[in-house]
Amino acid sequence: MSADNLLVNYFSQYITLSPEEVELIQQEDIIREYNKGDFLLREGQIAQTCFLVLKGCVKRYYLEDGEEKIMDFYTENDPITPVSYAEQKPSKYTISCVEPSIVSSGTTESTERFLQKFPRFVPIFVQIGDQISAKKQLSADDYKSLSPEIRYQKLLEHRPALVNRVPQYMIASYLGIQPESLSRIRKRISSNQKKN
Amino acid sequence: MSADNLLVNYFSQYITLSPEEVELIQQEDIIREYNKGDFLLREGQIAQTCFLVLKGCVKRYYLEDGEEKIMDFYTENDPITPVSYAEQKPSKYTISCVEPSIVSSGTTESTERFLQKFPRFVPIFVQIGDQISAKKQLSADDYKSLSPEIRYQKLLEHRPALVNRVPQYMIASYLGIQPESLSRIRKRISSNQKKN
DNA sequence: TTTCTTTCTTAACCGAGATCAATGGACGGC
DNA sequence: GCCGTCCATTGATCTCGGTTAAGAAAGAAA
Repeated sequence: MSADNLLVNYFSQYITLSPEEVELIQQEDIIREYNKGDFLLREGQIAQTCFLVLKGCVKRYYLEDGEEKIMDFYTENDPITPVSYAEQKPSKYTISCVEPSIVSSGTTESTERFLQKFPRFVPIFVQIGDQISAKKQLSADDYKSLSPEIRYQKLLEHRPALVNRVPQYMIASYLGIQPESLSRIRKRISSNQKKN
Repeated sequence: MSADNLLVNYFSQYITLSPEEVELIQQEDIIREYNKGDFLLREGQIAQTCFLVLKGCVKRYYLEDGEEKIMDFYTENDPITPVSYAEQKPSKYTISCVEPSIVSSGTTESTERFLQKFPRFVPIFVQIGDQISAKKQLSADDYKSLSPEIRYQKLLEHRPALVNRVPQYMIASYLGIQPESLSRIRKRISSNQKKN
């Protein structure tokens, strides 16, 4: 599927597009393809745009003692609004591609231009904005009160595909533990399942 | 000091008030006094207002297996914008007073009425809004990468008064550990200090 | 295929926090 | 005053994740 069609698909989740609208969307030049390891935003930079992951997988992390502390993964149709973009301050986080990815990016201005062209889309953008706050991943609450093992089981429930698509050592970082510990947790879980 | 004057004091941090303005603020009837244990917001309720703690100490927590998991403390001049207020959904959290407290509360409408009366205050409210996001307490980052002992030392640095004003078992809950563990951490720290 | 690298698993040991239980101190009500 | 409740401390024991080190497994490159 072409990159342009991915954006058409994205909107089609929310709204039925006329052929003219499809045409116009495909003419918008706001989509880029990235290789594994490419950066959407580096630590210290000020984000110039927001992102929408159309295909692939992207991670947001920061470095501590040379170690990546992964805060979030973004996959198909996940929007990314960097704090650095909202605040216009240098980013604490780096955002980079875990897989080859196709990502649409937009500024406030380009979004406004887009919405002037497609006023029908305004309610959709509002809806998406709500999603962002609602679809919080592991929160501070979880880290405070849940053990790593429970956090992993929650992740298996809520984002099973993710576990099968990114390396385990990244999942471990996301859970805030060492790869060895995740390995033990997986073993513990599978041996418990055998018992039942 | 009277409750009304506390609100005058609060604004005086940011702006010099004319006697007329002081008069008008004191006429605003948006301040209430609470006893220790009183609730500002209960779990399941939809928040009707935001709050500003003028005096005293307030905690935000949720219950898990009958245990209070404290997420935040608010003391003098801390504003509280409940998620439940923003989303107009039943609150996951309870907000209640750790000490006898004096709290000002306001809705979007009452704030707008207030700002129409005092247009000079608009930039102050913007400034306060920025503070809210900036003055984040222990974040998900901290819980992911820091040990409870380090978290406690950070708390001692950043909010030393808090540790001396709320019971230790609440501090423990806020740090995500058991009271016994906090006791041991304190012992460890003080014995290390003696060595140096 | 073979080789090299990256990732995952396993084992042994250590330390920190959880849990259970007992003790002692502080404070309020009687 | 005394008693009872709540809270902080301490000890013993247990569990889990961290650390170190080694080896197995899976891919990528030759």
